[in-house]
Amino acid sequence: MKSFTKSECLDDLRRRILSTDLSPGHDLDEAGLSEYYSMSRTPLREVLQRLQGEGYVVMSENRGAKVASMDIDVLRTFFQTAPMVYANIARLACENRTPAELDDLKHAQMNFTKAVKSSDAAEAALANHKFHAIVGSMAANTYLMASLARLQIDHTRMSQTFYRPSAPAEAMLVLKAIEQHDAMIAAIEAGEGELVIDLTLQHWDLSRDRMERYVRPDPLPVDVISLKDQRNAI
Amino acid sequence: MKSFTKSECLDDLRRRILSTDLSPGHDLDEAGLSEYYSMSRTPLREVLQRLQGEGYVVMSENRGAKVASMDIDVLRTFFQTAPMVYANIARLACENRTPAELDDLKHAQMNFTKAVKSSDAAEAALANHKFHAIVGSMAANTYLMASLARLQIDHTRMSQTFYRPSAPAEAMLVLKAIEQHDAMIAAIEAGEGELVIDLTLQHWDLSRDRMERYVRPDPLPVDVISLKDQRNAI
DNA sequence: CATGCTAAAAATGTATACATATTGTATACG
DNA sequence: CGTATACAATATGTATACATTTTTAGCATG
Repeated sequence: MKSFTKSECLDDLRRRILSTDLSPGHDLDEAGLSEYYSMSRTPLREVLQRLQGEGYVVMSENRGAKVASMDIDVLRTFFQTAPMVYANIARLACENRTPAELDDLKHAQMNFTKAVKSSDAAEAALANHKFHAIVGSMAANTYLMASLARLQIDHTRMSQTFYRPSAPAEAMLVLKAIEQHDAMIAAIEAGEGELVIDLTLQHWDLSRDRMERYVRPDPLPVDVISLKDQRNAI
Repeated sequence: MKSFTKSECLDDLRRRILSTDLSPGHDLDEAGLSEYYSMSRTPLREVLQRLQGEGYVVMSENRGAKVASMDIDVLRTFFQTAPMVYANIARLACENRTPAELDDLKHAQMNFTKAVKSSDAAEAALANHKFHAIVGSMAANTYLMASLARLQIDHTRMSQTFYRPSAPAEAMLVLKAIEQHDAMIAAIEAGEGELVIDLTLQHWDLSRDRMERYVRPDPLPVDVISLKDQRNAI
């Protein structure tokens, strides 16, 4: 079995939480995880503490750690807050981006495109996460970054279905997201603040529509007769 | 020597950092702290990890923990970001405050007033911190709360001098801050969003003026002769 | 005298053993 | 049959010993 360093363990847990491989609310067993990552409980507990600080997990006294849940009331504030933070981050990124960061961003966009084309949904969601995290670091604002990081955790988890399109029309939306990324890169490189805000809000609208359908999916067909049949069949 | 529980240790370290008893950049020695709090290094390290997550300390591999520093470029973004976050938090607090939270807030204001009247500077700064943290929790927005918490760390540390007024005119400003708190409580209770935003921004202006003087104090008297004398004297 | 190397000291990182708290289960009792 | 209680099983919390890394101090060398 592969052996993990502490920071690899940290990364892997983040990935597994973001990809909902470890679903919201999932109980994190110290002994189990320390065996899985082949390290003792001491460093593993420190990793969990750190993930708590970052908002990935919640811990309670004598009751261990759980993957941060996504309650309905938190999601309400998510939709309320995200566009404001994203727009402000985008504007600041425009002002403060460095050439090295721009290269990183282009590279992240390549990875994102690649993941989408190869229909690797989890990888696409994570690549998209990375893309926007880079925009965040371009903003060079620790305070807003703290909000952004937490928004992104929930955003990435909710967007899982986004990259698993069930109809051609939905696949088109993902391609549109790629185009929007390209436009954002160009605007950030050109330092056009107003434009990047517009693009960011358009990008948000696209994502939001898709997420709202995830949170509030089409109701199941109400077909009482067949339900009765099912019940009898069991 | 007093024995500390883990959460007491956490609180105490927060207090000491906020009051700059542990100054920005100060090196945090595990062995020393574990002896001070009479607990072993294992739980103490977890406390430090957690404080890192909250932005109170920064840790680096094999090099231990330091109290988070306040560089000039971070302060720039502080002044840039604080009014926006504070104003938004205030508006949300207006919408979402519960009666219990309002009681908490009034109680915090009492403690604040008491600390100011008794000229306990560190306690006044901490009481003010608590006051605004309660407004933050009223907003019921985890995402913005993450920003607010980090802003408050630096705000409280910079405001230390605020409550140690050197002239009567400065003491007046602190009394004005108390009045502003009272007005904010009333506005939050009445649910007057626009008003509370105004009051918050006025409160911010007062605080900002004072902080800018702390960051950029009056220059020392330029007196080359006496400096030379000093040098010879050493 | 400055520079670089080496070894000792000190600090951080990890594993393990033990202590304490929680949870589950069986049994006795109303 | 439901409920309460006691005890076992399991999980988390803490202390200590050991490993590894970093820092410091001393010494040799150019």
